[in-house]
Amino acid sequence: MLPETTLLRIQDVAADTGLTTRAIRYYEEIGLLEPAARSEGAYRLYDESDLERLRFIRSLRDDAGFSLAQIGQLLEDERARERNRIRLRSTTDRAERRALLLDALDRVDRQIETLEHKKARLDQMIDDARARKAHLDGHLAALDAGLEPHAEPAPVREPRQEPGR
Amino acid sequence: MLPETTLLRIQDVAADTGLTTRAIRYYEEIGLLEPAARSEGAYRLYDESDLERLRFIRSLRDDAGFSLAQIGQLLEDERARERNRIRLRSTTDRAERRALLLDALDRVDRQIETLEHKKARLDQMIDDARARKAHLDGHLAALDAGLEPHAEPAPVREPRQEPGR
DNA sequence: GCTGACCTTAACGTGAACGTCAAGGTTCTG
DNA sequence: CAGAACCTTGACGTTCACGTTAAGGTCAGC
Repeated sequence: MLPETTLLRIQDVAADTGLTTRAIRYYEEIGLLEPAARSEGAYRLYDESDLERLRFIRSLRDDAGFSLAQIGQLLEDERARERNRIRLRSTTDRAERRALLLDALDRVDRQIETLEHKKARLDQMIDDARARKAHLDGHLAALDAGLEPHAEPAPVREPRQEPGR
Repeated sequence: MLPETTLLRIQDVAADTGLTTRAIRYYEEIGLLEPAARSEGAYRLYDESDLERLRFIRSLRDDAGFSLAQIGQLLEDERARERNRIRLRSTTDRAERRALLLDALDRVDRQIETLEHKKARLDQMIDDARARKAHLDGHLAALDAGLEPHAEPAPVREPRQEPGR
């Protein structure tokens, strides 16, 4: 039984991933991925792992907001991991195994640091938004409870009527 | 005592915020902020709140990875909040107060949702990276403990000597 | 009041990330 | 073996987010 892993043409891949065919070709142009195969007439043919990779790229782009250059770096690190894994299997030299592992650890640490930094900023923004929401909720509850909180605390005398529109 | 809040010229603002003067002018062009004042000779003059706003914009751009259009939307929501707050102070009509608060809540909820979605994706990526790191750490520990984990599971016969560099 | 360092607007240039033809080759279906 | 529907490789166009002159006005110190 041959695997015969149902290869898809670019348009189907586009429909499946939510990318455009142009974007997919562009990602190939800049080295983010190669189609699993080409047909006799040079049609690009993609397998399931290609789809996963493209979905991953799209998520990094849309959800995480990385540039394609950054994505390329992340994927490059991933490829380096793969290469390391292969070399690891093929050597028994303790020193070399150690070096490969340390190199891989270094890459992962850098990735984590990048992501953590981004996350920290997001967390802070979410906290701010939640605080604003809580504040609003409080006012609304007070209003519904019948007590206007501080309807007009200090009679603001004429907000200076700025000429702005 | 007049406030006289030490206004800065654009170059100083640039140095302080880590942006370029061009970027700051561009942000004004697309409506992200207006300098607090202009000098007699039309020099842009910025106050402390302008600096905060610019630092916020930069953080959203660099750390969170938002486009300037998205940032504009977030800041627009913020301005809407301000306007709502002012209207809230100036009205005593229960129904209107309620409507304004509900509108503000809606905006905040949308902001939170956007940010949460981004964060969720980042969290997943961080988890993945941590898992890889743990895996590597395990291998390294095993190696240092003297036991080669699975040195050569299957005797890989000649890695095919790829012509790579 | 005159440099020199700073600022203004206006305009064109640039790299990233694609969109959009154009001119032709390929695959499938009847 | 047509014809439609898809694909290919160019190649040029577009939007975003600025960079970079160009041509002049402003401000601070001497």
